[in-house]
Amino acid sequence: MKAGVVSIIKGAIEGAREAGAITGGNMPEIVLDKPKKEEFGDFSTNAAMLLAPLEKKAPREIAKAISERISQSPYVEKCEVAGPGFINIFLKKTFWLAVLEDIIKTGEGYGRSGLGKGHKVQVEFVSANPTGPLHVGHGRGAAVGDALSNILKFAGFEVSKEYYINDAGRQVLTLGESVRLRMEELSGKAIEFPQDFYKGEYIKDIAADYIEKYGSADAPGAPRLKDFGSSAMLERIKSDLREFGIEFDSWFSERSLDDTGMVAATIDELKQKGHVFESEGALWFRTTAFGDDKDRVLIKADGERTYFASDIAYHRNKIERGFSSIVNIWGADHHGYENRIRALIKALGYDDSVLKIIFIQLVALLRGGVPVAMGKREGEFVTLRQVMDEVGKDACRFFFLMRRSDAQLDFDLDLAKSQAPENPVYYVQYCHARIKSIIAFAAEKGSALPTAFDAALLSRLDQKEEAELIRHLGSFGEVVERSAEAMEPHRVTFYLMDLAALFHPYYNKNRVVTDDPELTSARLLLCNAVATVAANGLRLLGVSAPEKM
RNA sequence: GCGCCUGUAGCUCAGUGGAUAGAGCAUCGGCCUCCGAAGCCGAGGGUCGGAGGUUCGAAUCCUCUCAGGCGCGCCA
Repeated sequence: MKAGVVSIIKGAIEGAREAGAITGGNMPEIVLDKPKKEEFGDFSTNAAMLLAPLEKKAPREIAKAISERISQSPYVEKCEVAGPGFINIFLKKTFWLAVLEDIIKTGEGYGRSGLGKGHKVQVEFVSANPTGPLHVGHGRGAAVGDALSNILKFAGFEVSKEYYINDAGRQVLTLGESVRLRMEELSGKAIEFPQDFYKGEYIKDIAADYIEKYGSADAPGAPRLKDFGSSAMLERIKSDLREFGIEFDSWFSERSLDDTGMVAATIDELKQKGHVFESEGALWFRTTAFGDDKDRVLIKADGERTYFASDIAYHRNKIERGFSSIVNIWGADHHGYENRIRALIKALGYDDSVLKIIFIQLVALLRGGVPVAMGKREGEFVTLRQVMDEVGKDACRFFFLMRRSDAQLDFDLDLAKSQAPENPVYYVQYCHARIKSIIAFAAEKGSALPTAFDAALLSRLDQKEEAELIRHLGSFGEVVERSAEAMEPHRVTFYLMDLAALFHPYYNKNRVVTDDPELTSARLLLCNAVATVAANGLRLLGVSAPEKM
């Protein structure tokens, strides 16, 4: 659609040049806007204003020459010059009906694009340590990562979703020790919990489980506590994610990096390339040579590798798997690590633009307008499961996607639960359910939803609101593309709220099912197209599109 | 001190360098004998944190500055 208009404009500029109205050989990049006001047309371009300084002519003069030629296109109703030199293009209605034709024909594939050209993208997200349950912050990352993956796929990328499991190192050992202590407690011993141990109730569950299965940690054949504990936690995480509607393509174990020698191999490669040095008994990676603000330790003086060492091995492995783009979704408190990972990529001789890091800002839960206490020190995180149980999966995911990732999010639990129009998730879902209900009502009255596109029938749609709706439906594909390019899933959320905000007033003002069978059919088709696009958008977000609610 | 993110209506936020800066919530006033009122209509509300600069044009780009959040371990 947009491409067609761009070529019309390019043709008009060429025509103006041949006629001598434009003398230079420059072709500006054609930028098409969807104007905010309908009096500015269906599309608007600033091409003449970009040409003006090159041509040394008044922008309006150039715009006039171009606009006259655009008007001659058979698809164009009229074309006007406005303001400082905008060219406003009004398309013929038949051009817009092609949008409905496209929706009817492609259905749940409407909005799909080939932008990604099948390029392989890896999205790594959540990756919470298997030492405790997922909290709401992880939930936001999960919602963003999953929606982004859906959007990238829809835009033509080949996406692989991965979860990196931190199953090596001290944290897992501490988890094992925490379980051991709880087991002792269960056997009647008085215990004292060290400060850095995991104290949550879930540790008791794991301890009780262990005792039930093996009796004690010394029993023959009993697994190590850290292994038992971390795999129990991981199972719990997996089931939370499944309930949240998220399936990963792969689960990558940190421990496997040690077992297969990848950490050692990565350090060797850095050594060979001369980026490693020894100092004070430790082995360092000279990340400052690649833009980091200080050098980083790979192997500590006590001989143990750092977390960073496994992290660089992991990123080396990701790159060597041949993704054209790797995306990390991290909590905003990790932004300090970005430069050292980029340093690694550069040190290995790759272009670090393959890496995109999306930082997820904090979530503040509100109840009754005041923040829910989330004492970090006590480890009293509100879990994802608690929120999901309280407000439901759909509201939960939708709310996580209502803001840009790098903006803090106030999550109003009361609002998310409320069945009132001010709740945005219901506002959008209601739009879908309402349409399905109208279609059912029409069928009862003997007006079935037409199954095929019919231009003559659809030309009965002559209301201003109908044109606006169709125009918005027609921009869905671009929203998906821009959302994929910018890696900003919230754009789809806003698109859907706008769509619903166009539909509801239309519905209130115009009757769909009337005595006029043609008009009824035409409006049913339009309504169904709205429902189709709403469902497609909601599906990208991982939110259901209910038929009834 | 250095680095990253954020400052837009009372609140929460949208806004690929374009036209008179937009939503939602909250406030106030209306709309169901009629397709789903989980909806609609109307009203008020702004020095886009501030100051310079680039540009025909800046909320958007650059510099400085103020305010808030986060990060700056041989922790994970």
